Amino acid sequence: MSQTVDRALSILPLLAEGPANLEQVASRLQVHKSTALRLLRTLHEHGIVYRQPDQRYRLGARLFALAQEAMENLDVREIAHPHLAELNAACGHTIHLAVYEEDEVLYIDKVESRYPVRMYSRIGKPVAITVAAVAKLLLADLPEPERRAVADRLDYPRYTSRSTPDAAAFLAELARVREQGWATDLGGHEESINCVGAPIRGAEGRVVAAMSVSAPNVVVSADELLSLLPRVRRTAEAISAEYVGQPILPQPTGGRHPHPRHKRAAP
Amino acid sequence: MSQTVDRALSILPLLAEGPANLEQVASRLQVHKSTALRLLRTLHEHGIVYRQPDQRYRLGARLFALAQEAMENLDVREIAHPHLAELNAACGHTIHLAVYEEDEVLYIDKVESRYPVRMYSRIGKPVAITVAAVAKLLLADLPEPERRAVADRLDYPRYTSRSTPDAAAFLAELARVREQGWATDLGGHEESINCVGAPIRGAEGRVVAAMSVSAPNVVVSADELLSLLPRVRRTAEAISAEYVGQPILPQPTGGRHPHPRHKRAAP
DNA sequence: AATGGACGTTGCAAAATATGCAACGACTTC
DNA sequence: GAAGTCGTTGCATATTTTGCAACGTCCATT
Repeated sequence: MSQTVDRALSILPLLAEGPANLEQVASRLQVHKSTALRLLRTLHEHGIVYRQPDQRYRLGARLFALAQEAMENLDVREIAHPHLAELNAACGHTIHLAVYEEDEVLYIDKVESRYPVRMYSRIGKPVAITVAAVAKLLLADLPEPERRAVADRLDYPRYTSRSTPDAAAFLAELARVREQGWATDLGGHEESINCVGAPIRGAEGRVVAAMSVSAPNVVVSADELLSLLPRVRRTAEAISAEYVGQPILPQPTGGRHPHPRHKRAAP
Repeated sequence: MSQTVDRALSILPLLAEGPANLEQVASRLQVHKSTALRLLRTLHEHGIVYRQPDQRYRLGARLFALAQEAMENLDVREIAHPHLAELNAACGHTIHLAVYEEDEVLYIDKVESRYPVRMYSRIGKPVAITVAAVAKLLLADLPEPERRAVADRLDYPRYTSRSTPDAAAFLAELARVREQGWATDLGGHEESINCVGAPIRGAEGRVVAAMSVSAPNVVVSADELLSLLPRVRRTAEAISAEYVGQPILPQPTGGRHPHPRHKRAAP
């Protein structure tokens, strides 16, 4: 919609790959050096981009700070955290909280396992959307046409022999998840890691987030992990209850809202 | 430098505070609604901004992903991590890794304490720059004029009675740190938390990152923590050695570099 | 020492682009 | 049913961005 901003923003993913100098940026943007320079300068002024001592550019500190701040302002996260911590205290395994947003599912909170063998993951990192328990829960709740459209758009990498192979299988799995109200990932991403997850529901019963417990085979068998299911579901329900129960907070910025709008930063 | 991009980027910190609707954005940007709309649309197309079901905007998934990816591309981090994990295995306390960038010091890695009482911090979050051990280490190595300039620009919040009170005291402390090659924070940020840190040096001996061990009083006394100093310094030196020792990797993008440029994403 | 080549930077004129306006449509509330 | 928000669109104006060409600088080579 806005060419200048569009070009400027196109620089970011490019720099995310690694530092680049002016000419590299210009050529990949297909603009004149001077144009790229001016865009980079603007990004620099905002701290989005940092100029290294060797003159090359890379993504800057403010980007982290922004992502950080935004994440901390998510309501679900705030409400859920103590519940997640409590569940972790009880079972000791890794707990994840995730939300869906335009073809991506990402972790917005994590409580680390107390066992030495841990699962690799990072807050802010997009999850393996075709296999993760939390992803299934979030996608299962999309309106039918969109669910189908998303499933078609996705790639289906074969992480392991038990990964979801294609869109058809995925949609079938989503139907099952939708039916039963919980989901698993049994070695679909990492051969030795299993997860059990449950949905967190908002105002009209829509799934606004999902949580899961993950543990490697070497710590507990899949069956043992599944025995945690009731507990996981209870936790998810407790979070849901608190989430919908919360009073509607007026925006601090002071604008009145004629429509009943919730602070609820859904995902 | 570029008005349009400048305006678009100004939206980000605004949305980081929490979701906002079109009019709020427009008024805070001091532009016409239609202008704000077009900027937001462009940001949306890039996934930087997300439009909630209630039509309000907030920061989007791609921003998190970008911050994530950028972080993982930092060389120091990659090299340092195993060393940090090892130190944590030995002493059990929280380990931080931080870099400096234009008036900010931020954590780029963290290994959690194995003790139940933990310190609050988050990767990506700017640290209390006037008191943190890692901040002192990083600032102490700046060239004299800039060090002075930065010290003057900073605020000196009195987190505790032992916080650095002003620029003069800070510069004196930096001189000491520079001299001795290590730094501490004894209750300067949180009354009950102490830290010991050491610098990680790059090619020409410049400090490119800093690491520290933190622990609350209730777990170990300040003296006990200080007894870890030799070990901390050895770890920092091991990281430095590996960091400078690494061969220079050619850029995958393929541009030839006439100047000897290192991949080294310093901070 | 001098030359050649890369790369970043600047002023300028041309033109493409973004801007504000006003009007419209959807929706709520009184 | 009227009044009021709020988001959206087409359009003409002019501000803003763009590409160009030339310059300066640094480094490597001869």
